[in-house]
Amino acid sequence: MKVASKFAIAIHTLLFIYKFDNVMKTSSNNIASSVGVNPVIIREVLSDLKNAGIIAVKLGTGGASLNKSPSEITLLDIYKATIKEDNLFSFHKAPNVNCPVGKNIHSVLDKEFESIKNTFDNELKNIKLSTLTDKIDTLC
Amino acid sequence: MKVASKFAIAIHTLLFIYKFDNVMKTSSNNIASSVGVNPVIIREVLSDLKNAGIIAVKLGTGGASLNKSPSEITLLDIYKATIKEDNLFSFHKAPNVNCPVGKNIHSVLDKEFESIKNTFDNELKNIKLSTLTDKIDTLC
DNA sequence: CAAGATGTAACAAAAATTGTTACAACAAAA
DNA sequence: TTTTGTTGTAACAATTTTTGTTACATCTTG
Repeated sequence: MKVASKFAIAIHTLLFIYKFDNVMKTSSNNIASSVGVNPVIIREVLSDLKNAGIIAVKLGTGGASLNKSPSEITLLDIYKATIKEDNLFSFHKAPNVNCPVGKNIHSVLDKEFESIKNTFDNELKNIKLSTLTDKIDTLC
Repeated sequence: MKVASKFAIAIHTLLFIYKFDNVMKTSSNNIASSVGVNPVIIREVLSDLKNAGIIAVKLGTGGASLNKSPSEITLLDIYKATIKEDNLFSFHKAPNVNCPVGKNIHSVLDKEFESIKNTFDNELKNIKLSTLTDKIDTLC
């Protein structure tokens, strides 16, 4: 019942790029050593963020940079970019359709789960990356 | 990033009890055959719900019944009863503390994640089991 | 061409979730 | 009191998901 840590890693990655783009090469290796995971994980995250238009990654020479200002990037953008299987709620897969409850449980729950998911998404949309870069800036 | 299916199973279980308490024995076996999982899973869920004061379970003779009316049971009650590790967001566990970003990532993200979680909880709290029993009643 | 990156596939390892078996403890009915 | 059917749990097995690693083709610039 968790948001895969890829989401937190992606945020960490973006903050790293924000902070160090003009200081050192923002390569997957350097980011990986800040995040504490294998560089391949970072390359996947970078790839996701790139496909979502959030960053640009230089092939060959290496390095990543923000494509938009932090105030134009929301946590929902990052979430959608990195978490593709975003069905927050798991479901038992074999309810008994011969039982009235089993037959209808899915249709009854789907709507509620969807509405909760919408609220969740809205909350993410209302938090900008700039909120986080501001915090980082005050701390270092 | 998922809520374990135990949550959906618990809701299914409660709806089953609501619907069939006076019709058949609401034993773990009968519930299990409606949900489509092993009876032991149901017994665990029943145990969770019982500990939370949501239902009563008869030892020996068997069967479960609601302890409160559906309008007094919220989805948050059910969620808390069944999902104990409710840290919605995962975190990479070894950020590099020698990097300014790695050092501060946790404190920066924690607050945001907590606020999202609060919104999530509130949404769950606003949905009563009676909303679901009403729907089930119209469907069967 | 050499050096150092990214992009991915393929696979390995670890962790979390789910399923199963087994059995003690229990309550009611025969 | 014995039988029957049940809950409560522990222990373990199986499965699925997540995370980590290796390997290598491809790319860009010097």
